[in-house]
Amino acid sequence: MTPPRGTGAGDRFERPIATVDVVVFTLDGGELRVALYERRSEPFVGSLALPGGYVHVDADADLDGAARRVLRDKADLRWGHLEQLATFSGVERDPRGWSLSAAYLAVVPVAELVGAPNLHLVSPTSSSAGRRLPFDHGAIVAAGLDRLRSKSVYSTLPTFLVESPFTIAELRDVYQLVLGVDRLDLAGFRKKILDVGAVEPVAGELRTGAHRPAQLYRRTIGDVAVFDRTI
Amino acid sequence: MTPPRGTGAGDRFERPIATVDVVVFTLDGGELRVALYERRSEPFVGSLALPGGYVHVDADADLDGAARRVLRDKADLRWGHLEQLATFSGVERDPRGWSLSAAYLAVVPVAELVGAPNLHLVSPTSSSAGRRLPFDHGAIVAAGLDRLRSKSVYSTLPTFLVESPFTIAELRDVYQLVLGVDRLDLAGFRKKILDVGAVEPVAGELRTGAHRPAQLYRRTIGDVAVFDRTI
DNA sequence: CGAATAGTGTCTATAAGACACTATATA
DNA sequence: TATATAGTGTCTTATAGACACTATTCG
Repeated sequence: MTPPRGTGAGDRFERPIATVDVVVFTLDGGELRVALYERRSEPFVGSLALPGGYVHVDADADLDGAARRVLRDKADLRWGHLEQLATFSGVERDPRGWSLSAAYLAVVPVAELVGAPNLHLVSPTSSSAGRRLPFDHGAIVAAGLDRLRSKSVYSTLPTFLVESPFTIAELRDVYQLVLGVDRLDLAGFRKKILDVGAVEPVAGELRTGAHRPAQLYRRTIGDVAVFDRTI
Repeated sequence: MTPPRGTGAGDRFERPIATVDVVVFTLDGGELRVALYERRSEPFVGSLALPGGYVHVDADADLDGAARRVLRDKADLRWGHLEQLATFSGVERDPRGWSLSAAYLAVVPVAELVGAPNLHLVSPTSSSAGRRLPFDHGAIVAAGLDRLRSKSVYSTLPTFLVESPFTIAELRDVYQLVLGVDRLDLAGFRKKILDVGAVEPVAGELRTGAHRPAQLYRRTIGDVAVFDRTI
């Protein structure tokens, strides 16, 4: 067995490296994007990777807090949907040794990511498939994309991708983009979204074009709402 | 910042305690039960708690491996459904210090748990609500129960609670127990279960009673199958 | 007024739930 | 033959998807 190490708390086992990594999704230029940043420290200096870092036992109350701190420090991000995704682990995934990473999923409007230097918005499919990401970040991005897509089928999670206010048709386009479907019927979509009560009209406001203006809406609740069936 | 500690791998941060805990569900005496064992070491010696333990960086390939090792050593369990649940963390949850626990959900027939001394099968509702479990194991059990119930609505996860072979009516009763519903229509249930193809008849075998005997079935696949809609 | 999109209402095809009906065992 | 459960088939009802129709703007 491993000799006593670490913190002197009394346990006899060598502790694994503990980090958090966040898959931040947003919508930019009409495409789904994941936020990567250029690493400043070893290993993989200079590579694009997920925003992440060590758990700070003296600064973080828990893993959620660590994820929020990482988003604040590395992406200047203070608002958005955040949920735990899964924990990735193993002796192989980090050259520094046995490590585990609590992966989080964040979904934010692109405006929340302005002012973050060093941050690159890339296609999640090219970054997990084509591009080689360090560690197992390719697998983490893939897991994040899976979660985003599967939850989008039965919840209002995609509303966090857009800035308020938005029109029902714009929101429909976001669902189509995320789910990869062609022509979601706007009438049925409107019923679903309004019935679930996650969205409310912004009083009196409209938007212009060469046709009838559309009512603008915003999220009513800070949380994700769930449909009875599917979208 | 924290001075250098731990493993000498070069990182500058004190590492949190890393453990795994497994919520093992089974069916015993017609009731849903969670497997707890009496702790042999500090803290909370003598208390009933979830089977769990430190991650062994020299023995475990990853967290899944750690969970399987814990199940083997503490519950003599070598077969069943196992999936990662969530990772619980914080400075408060363990008196030894800042810790994180990768929680797993296991679903097994009760026969797999025989021969495990020291193991107690208790009601998950009484154990998370009434009874006080050490650490945050009450919350972990509640999360496990949530996952089991929510997945049972749209998957064949409950088939792992029963020993093969079983009848469709027996399986229906298991779904009713887990979901807490009254009278699931047997005809509709049969269609759903057989259509999804997760279960196959055991050739020629029947079962007796004061009435028409029932066909026996077993799981065809080692994995959980998912329905189009709900059960 | 034509074109384009917003928004509402309705019709229909489908599927789930209820349940009728048949099958097969024991007592 | 009565009864109890297994298993199949059908009818009804709820609903999602398609789409018709109205509304409202600009050029």
